[in-house]
Order: sequence, then C-alpha cells, then structure tokens
Amino acid sequence: MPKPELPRPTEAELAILRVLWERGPSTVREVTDVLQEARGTGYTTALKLLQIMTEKGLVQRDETSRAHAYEAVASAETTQRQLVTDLLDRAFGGSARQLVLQALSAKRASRDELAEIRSLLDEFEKKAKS
Amino acid sequence: MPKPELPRPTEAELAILRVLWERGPSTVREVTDVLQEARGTGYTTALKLLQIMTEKGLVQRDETSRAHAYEAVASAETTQRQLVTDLLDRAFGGSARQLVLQALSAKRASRDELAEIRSLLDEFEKKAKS
DNA sequence: TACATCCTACGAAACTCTTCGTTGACAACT
DNA sequence: AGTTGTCAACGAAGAGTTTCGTAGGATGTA
Repeated sequence: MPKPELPRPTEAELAILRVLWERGPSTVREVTDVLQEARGTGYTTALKLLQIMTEKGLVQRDETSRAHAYEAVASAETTQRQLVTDLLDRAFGGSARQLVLQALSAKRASRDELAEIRSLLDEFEKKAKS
Repeated sequence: MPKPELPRPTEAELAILRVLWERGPSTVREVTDVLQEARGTGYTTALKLLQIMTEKGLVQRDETSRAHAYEAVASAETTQRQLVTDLLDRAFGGSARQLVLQALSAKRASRDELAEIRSLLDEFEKKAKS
C-alpha cells in the first residue's frame, strides 16, 4: 500500500501536532502542560483530541505504560507541505508566485531571510535544469 | 474607525469569494452557475452562504435590482495575505523561509515562476534597504 | 386573470469541531 | 483497608459550517 493519505489537521489538532513535533512522543499530561500555557487547553480536551487524532491516523499511540505516549505520524515537513498545497489550491488558484509574494509582504522578511530564500531558489533552479 | 477586521472565510466562503473576485459583483444565480460546475453547489446553498457572508461583513449586498448583487468587501490580495499570515503562525511558527520552501517544493515551480519570484526578491530587498 | 418562473427568506437537518463533566480503573501513600 | 491522585474512556453540550426543502413575493407570459 502506497500511503494512507492523512486528513488535513484542524486548528486544535495542528496545535497538538506542533507540540509533538517539538517534543517527540509525549503523554497527554505533557501535551496539556504545554497547551495549557499557550491556549488554555484542559486535560480532557487534549485527551479527547488525541483520541480522535488516533482514529484519524494523525498520531500513533504507544500503550505500553499506563500513561500512553502519542507520536505524530507525519513529519512537520510533510504536513506543512500538505497545508501549503491546500492553501495554494483553495486561495491562490495554484499560483506559487502570488503565495510567495503575500508571504513576504505579510512577514516583512528580514535581509537574512531574503538571502536564505534566494539560495533556496538557486537550489531549485539547479534541480529544474536536470 | 480603522478597519472592522473581517473574519477568516471558511472553505465554502472562500470558493464564493474567488468567484466574486474573478467576476466582480454578481447575483446568486451567477455565483451558483460557476460553483455548480466546480463543486456541485446548489442555488439555495449559495444564497444562504452569501446571506451569512453579508452578516459577517465579507461581502456587500446591492439590493437595487430584484436579483441582489453581491460584491467582495476585501480584495483578493488582502484576504490572501490574511490567510498566509494565519498559516504562517499556525503551522510554521512564523518562519517565512520554511513556508516558501514548502510552497516551492510542493508546486515544483517552473523556470519562469522561479525567475518571477527572484525578481520579487529584488524588489523586497530594495525596499528593505531604505 | 391564471400559470409558470425566478427571486429572497427562513428554518431545520446533518455534520464537524471543541470543550469539558463524569465515571471507573489503577496506583501510590498512610 | 482507606484515601488521594492520576489516568483513559465515554458522552454530551454548544458552536460553527454546509446543505437543502419549503414558503411566499415579484415578474413575465399565455
């Protein structure tokens, strides 16, 4: 089988994924502690979300210890790419140029960031040549 | 008053906005005809959405003629910037570099597109200099 | 005038998302 | 054994989203 094709994470789910990407496999308690701070998420809320995300296949659960450990199934990069592709199709008619333009003008990218992006372009151009 | 700060459009609402941006002020019938094709949206569905969007302030309604004409309040650019900013915060921790990277690798941007983006960078760099 | 057509308005149904209260199991400590 | 604390599970409430059926008014035509 190729790849189960995960659903797009919702807003609250994405917040949880960000914690898991940052921390690696974590318990409900650990996730809650981070999100309690950041967005006031309660324990049972985080638990319920993680249970739903397990059903959806967004996270994997290790039930070895009493406090189950949850881990993101897809990497940050994969998920981010999915989200960008989605936004590109839904809001930009597929125009990467427009999206980059809005990203840069929204963010007021710094000089360093601009240089980094420029070197990204170099790589892509090299790849496109082949 | 400064600016009413519009809510982020939902998925179906965004589809409607895209039609309005493309066509300019349009009736429910005209919007439906486009979306019927693209996503099977029925007449009353489009009407209801436009009514809700009017309440939210996303569109303005001209009731002069019997068939009311709806017009997007925010420009495509403004809305796109809002959506990108949102995604940047929610999924990329504010890193425009990462977002651009994923956009380019997801899209497999063409040579022309890469050149266009490069010239965008030139402009931004010029602006950052001042 | 009668009939068909197009329009808005309303409301409800189905669904998703998010949150949280409650319950019962398990564990640790006294 | 009894108390306290932590845990997963479940269910339900409440909000938002999307869809559509139905009703009623206006317009156009036979």
